[in-house]
Amino acid sequence: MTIGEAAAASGVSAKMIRYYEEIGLLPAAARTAGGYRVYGERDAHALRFIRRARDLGFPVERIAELLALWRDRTRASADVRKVATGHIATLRARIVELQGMVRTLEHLAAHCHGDARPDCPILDDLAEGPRDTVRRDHHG
Amino acid sequence: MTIGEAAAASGVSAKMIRYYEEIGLLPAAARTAGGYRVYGERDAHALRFIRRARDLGFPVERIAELLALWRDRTRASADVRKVATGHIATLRARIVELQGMVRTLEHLAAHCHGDARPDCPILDDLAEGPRDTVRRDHHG
DNA sequence: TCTGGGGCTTCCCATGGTGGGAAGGTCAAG
DNA sequence: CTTGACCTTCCCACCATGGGAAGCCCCAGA
Repeated sequence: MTIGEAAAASGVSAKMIRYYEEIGLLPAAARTAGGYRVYGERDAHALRFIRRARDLGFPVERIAELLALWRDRTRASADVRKVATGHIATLRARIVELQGMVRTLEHLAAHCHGDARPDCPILDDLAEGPRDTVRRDHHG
Repeated sequence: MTIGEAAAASGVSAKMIRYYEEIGLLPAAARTAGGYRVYGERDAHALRFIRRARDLGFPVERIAELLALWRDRTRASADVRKVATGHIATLRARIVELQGMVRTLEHLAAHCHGDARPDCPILDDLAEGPRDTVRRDHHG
């Protein structure tokens, strides 16, 4: 398989495959006499694994851990779950952050006339900072 | 005010102040004879504005729009609200994405023994792809 | 066997914000 | 005038991805 075929078979772009090899997420691929990278089914499988892990938002660093666990048949499922739950916590924290922003913005937008007049609590808030009730408590 | 004082007064690092100037978010600061940037209260005010907008997750591009509206006393509040609601939509979309990941991961983690045994549905899912009920539908 | 063109190679650049650090100049207090 | 804190610019890094250029490889078709 060429890198293009591996890309098509895995959903990971050729660019990214080379990048993953460069940063050591993947072992260096075998090469043809002419220098072309060659991939097998096993490689394509690993690439699909990576692709799915990325779709679930795992950073490359965690994916490396997951790949190592995957390849280690003596792994403990507890170790895998630890990686997963840690990632869940990270995602949840991010969600909470974003929800806080949304809450504040909704509050501000709700109090903005949204017409031709220039006065606007959104700008007032950005300019003068937190003054009233519902504020950036989520931030601390 | 030196850049360090402006940074302390606004919560924006000196590095970032220079960066914002470089990308045109801020006008070039006045300079002393020796080349030091000089800031006034007005500048500090704008920096605090930027800081708060960033805390609300606005990308620099949107902040530029907000700053322009802020400085334009003939603005329509509707324009401000449009920027805000657009950003809210972006944030919400991101939240939905993250929630989808969390949902999938929770489902997988719940079915993982989490003990010393090696078999693990989390790895199975990453390796073999979506098979059962609760899947990455959120993704499409 | 030659040729064409599509795919491959490496290398550099950009994104978006942020930080770190080096080399050198400035400023204000003493 | 010295000293040391602060400023200047410039480069590098992160994370993950894409774009593009210059040049080489490979195979199908003539």
